Amino acid sequence: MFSLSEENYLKAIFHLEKEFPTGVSTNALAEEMSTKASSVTDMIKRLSEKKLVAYKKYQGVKLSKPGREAAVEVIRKHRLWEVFLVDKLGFSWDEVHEVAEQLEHIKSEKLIRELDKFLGYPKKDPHGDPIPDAKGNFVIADKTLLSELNIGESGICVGVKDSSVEFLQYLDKNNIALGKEISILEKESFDQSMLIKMDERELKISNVIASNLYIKTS
Amino acid sequence: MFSLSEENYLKAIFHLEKEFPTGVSTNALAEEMSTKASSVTDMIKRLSEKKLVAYKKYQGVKLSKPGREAAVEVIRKHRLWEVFLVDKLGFSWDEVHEVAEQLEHIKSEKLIRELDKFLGYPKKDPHGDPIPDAKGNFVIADKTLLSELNIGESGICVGVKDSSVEFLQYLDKNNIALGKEISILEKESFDQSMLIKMDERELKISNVIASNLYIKTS
DNA sequence: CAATTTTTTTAGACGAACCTAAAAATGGTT
DNA sequence: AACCATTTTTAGGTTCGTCTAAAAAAATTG
Repeated sequence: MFSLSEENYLKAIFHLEKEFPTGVSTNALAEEMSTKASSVTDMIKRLSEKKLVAYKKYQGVKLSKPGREAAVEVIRKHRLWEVFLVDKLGFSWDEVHEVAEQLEHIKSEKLIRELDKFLGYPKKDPHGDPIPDAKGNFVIADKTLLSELNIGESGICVGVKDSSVEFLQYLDKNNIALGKEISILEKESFDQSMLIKMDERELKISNVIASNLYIKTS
Repeated sequence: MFSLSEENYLKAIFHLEKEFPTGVSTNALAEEMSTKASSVTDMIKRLSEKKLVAYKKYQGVKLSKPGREAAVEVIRKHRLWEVFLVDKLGFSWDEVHEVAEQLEHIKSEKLIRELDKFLGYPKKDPHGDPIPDAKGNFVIADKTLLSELNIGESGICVGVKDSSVEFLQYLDKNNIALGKEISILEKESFDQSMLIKMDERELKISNVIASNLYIKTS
């Protein structure tokens, strides 16, 4: 059984491994965890003694197999609870993260198994992220950043990269939601901003927005 | 905001105040919390500094108004989660306590408000205990211990005093459940065991059982 | 390639919540 | 009123997860 803190570190390392596949640095982890590098070094040592990460001084960390499994389990719980909050309790997608951060640490195999069943074995959370199954398997859907598309191309909005409250509320305000079809009408070469078409409407969006929206092109 | 440990102490004091209305002793609290008296003294001092309890050395503790409110809120959450687990996830009444002990500490007003609504504003938890409403109000239903009834009397089973896994499973095994009508056929004066009638069936139960079952007599 | 900057680790401390062992207060009994 | 058993508190120590400040290693750069 892992402590709340250990679980949070494992999860953070898991997420950072995408960006730093060769090893997650102490500083990157400190940033992600909103803590100090020295605290990270301490925790890394504990995780390393428990064989949850591979660690050599000054070399950064990587998850071990059991470490990755633990991280995936926490992520599975987080995302299932997000679905619960949105589908069953009427939360909006910008309200779920904070609460799911707490719920993801509840320890009960039966709870999460039954919750999964109750929700109808969902494959995606409210932000479009995949939910690992009970065995920890999940598919990384093929998706592109909207910012990568060229004029004339189009696709379906399938996820967000940034899931901060601010970004999600911006999307709500502009009626951008998962499942919507978006096509590129114009692209400004100077600032990469684009004019898109959605719901028979034209919309101007900045590159910051476009590079945080995932699109599935058919 | 209170720590997990603080919440557990407040809850324990609340429950013990029923039995010890003049003040909860350090030892009683240590027993309830499965910890040592010295640890209790430590915590009591912290709670006292935060004005959550009234405490004078060697005199035991009593909850203050804010302390009682905090305790009731935790109990409200605990019992709502128990209803969720039984009604929505198919847990049995002997499986819910442990998980609810964790869930009761999740901090989110909206969560508990929406959960309450989702469950249909239940008034009782799976063990028949009353669920405080959002303002902390709840009624103490009039109920008697089965052991208090005399031959010829009868009533409806409305709650359990002991809600340990062992006791609850004993009840399940004997088809004793909330809502069932029970009448006393015989009572053995030597050991207070009784013969009861339930579902057109006769059943012999010991005094230990009878003094942990709440009955509502009409 | 030597110097400087950045990153990482170590050393020492702290608060929360627990422990053991010992001291102090309380309350009951003669 | 004095003694004794019990209860409660104090004193001092432990672990977890954090911190600051300083030292050490690694990376960058003139």
